[in-house]
Amino acid sequence: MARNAAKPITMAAIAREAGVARTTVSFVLNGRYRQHGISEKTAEKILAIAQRRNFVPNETARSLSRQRTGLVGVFLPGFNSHWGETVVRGIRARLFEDGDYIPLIASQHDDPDWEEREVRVLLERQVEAIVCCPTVKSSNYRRIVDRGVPLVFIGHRAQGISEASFVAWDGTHIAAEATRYLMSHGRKRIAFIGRDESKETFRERFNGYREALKEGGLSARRAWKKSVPDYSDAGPAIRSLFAQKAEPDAILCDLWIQALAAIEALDEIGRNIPEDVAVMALGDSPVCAHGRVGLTTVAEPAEHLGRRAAEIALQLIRSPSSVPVQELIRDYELRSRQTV
Amino acid sequence: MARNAAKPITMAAIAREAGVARTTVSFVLNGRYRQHGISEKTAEKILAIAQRRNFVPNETARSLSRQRTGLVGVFLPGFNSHWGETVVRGIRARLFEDGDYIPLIASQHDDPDWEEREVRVLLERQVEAIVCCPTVKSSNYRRIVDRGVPLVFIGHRAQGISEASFVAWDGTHIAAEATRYLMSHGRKRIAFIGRDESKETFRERFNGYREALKEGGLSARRAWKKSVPDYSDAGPAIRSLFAQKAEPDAILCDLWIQALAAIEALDEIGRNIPEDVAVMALGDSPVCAHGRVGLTTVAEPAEHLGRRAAEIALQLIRSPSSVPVQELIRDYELRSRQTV
DNA sequence: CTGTTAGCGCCTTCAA
DNA sequence: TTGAAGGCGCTAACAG
Repeated sequence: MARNAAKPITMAAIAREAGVARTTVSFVLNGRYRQHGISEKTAEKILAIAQRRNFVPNETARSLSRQRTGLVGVFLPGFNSHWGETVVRGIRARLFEDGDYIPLIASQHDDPDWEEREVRVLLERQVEAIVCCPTVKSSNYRRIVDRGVPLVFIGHRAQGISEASFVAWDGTHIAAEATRYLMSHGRKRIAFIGRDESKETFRERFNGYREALKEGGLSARRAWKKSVPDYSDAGPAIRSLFAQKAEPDAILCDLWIQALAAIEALDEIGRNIPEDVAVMALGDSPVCAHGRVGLTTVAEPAEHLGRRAAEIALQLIRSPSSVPVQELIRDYELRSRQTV
Repeated sequence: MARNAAKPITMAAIAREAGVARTTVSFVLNGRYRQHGISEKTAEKILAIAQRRNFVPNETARSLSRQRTGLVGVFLPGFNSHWGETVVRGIRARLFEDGDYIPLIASQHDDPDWEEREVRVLLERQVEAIVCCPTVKSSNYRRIVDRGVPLVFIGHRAQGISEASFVAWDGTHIAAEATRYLMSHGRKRIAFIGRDESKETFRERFNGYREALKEGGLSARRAWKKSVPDYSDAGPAIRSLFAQKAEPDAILCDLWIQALAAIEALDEIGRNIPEDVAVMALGDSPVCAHGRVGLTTVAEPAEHLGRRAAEIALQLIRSPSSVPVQELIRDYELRSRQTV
């Protein structure tokens, strides 16, 4: 059982015990004592005491004094996806390398009060920058920017905010690549399923798909473009696609989770994959690799995006006045499995 | 672009602007001004200024002054599982309700240096309690306890640390329940696959399985107990199980991810599920529900575990001297799908 | 080589 | 009803 916390030892106490000034202790414990000409002997004595008394520097006090907390706010939706975890891993790893910063992770949420509170908390805790998903409410976005806290969007570029930094996966490019892949496998009637037609991300990806089709001498039929807001239920969209006389011979999904739902729906209506119809998704997760599923995907380098976002955040912290950093990542990995 | 942060306004500045003392501002902004007999008028004036100047309290300063940070350290492996996310959601939700605390999330890691650093960071940031997985290295466990920081293990009870608080899913109970379920479906030759035979969690669950078998007049054959350290590859274990003359007619897996791998392996060696052999797992994830998989599971109330862990952490913060809280959660949800 | 002094922004006791 | 003063633990400019 936790024994009652004896009050943790402070630098002042160490100074007293060693018979030196607090400054000396501070310099020694921060390893900068040589530059201040403190004798090895004194240093050793201080280090010994610190060790013996199990000294742990109080980062709260240090933050207050230095006027910097070493905190980078991370604000992602729910954290419920493989994507989110992977991004966070990248951010954490990058900050870790830097040594001076750690992530303070908040979670976006449908409830506006929740989201507002999370932003308030990040601000009160004096995060030095924030990495967040463009799904953040614009009022919250403003609160961050107004405070002068550097902000980096991750995953997609933010809609209608041209002056913000971001690191995004190049939707147009990867949708085009996926479409080309399908065409190269002989598919000619390719449908596109995305989440929300009104979103910029949908449009970007749809455009990539359309351009690639055009390149290949095909064209995008309106009837083969579907948006599925409740992405776990692609059933209706699939059924309506296959109620048409000209059935698609391939389906390109915006999200792997939609593709999984599409596969279920296709199984139900008795279409064979990939013989009758190929299925492919933008984005990947371990599920897709399961032998029973074998979904062919274009995988997003999510960890890399996280790393870059962290890097940009650090850069903006160091020079807040610098121009926004906007990066479209075109890398992807085509994971060819059984559905194409 | 972030305009260069004008220095954020402080209480002192507000006091100056309002022509009152800092104390007054503090009382007003913390909503306790009535008890101190401060006039509504003064209060309004102060609130107006704060609003106009976009005042955000500096939680770092507040923490230092109050000698409490409102931080609860959360220390889970990798964060790479559905389980971890769900637990964190529970913790966050519970802390949110309480209002005064937020989680500071660190991540466990195979690399000992990494893990050690994470613990150091949590301690330096003065977290008031830590919720963590029992997989933490014992040296790090000691550092936490020695500092007097209350610790709550989550998921499993810690091995060989009888005096620590924990909230764990009752492995013996749920393994028994799962086994009973399999028996009630006519299965008589049930194999058990777990991750690491040397771990207490394996033993607990195995015991539950064995007891239930005994109850049902069956017995656990040594040859039907397998441990699969690399849990994403159950292939060898499955093949060796099905190389025996007496093939199992059911497989109970410690982890859903093992069960998924087992399904793949069974597909490969041409056994039909569930006709030849049933598959069932302890623990659930959305993947298991996919139509192509349909894995029957016993789902862990992971969010609830998170909530309880947070609750216990808060309680230990409030009365650090209290007896360790040890809770075995027996709840589960049987998700009957197609593999049984 | 070491110590003095003055903060960082907020809270809180005590006095007026 | 308000204000003065000291302190939380650490940093840093400046003397000596």
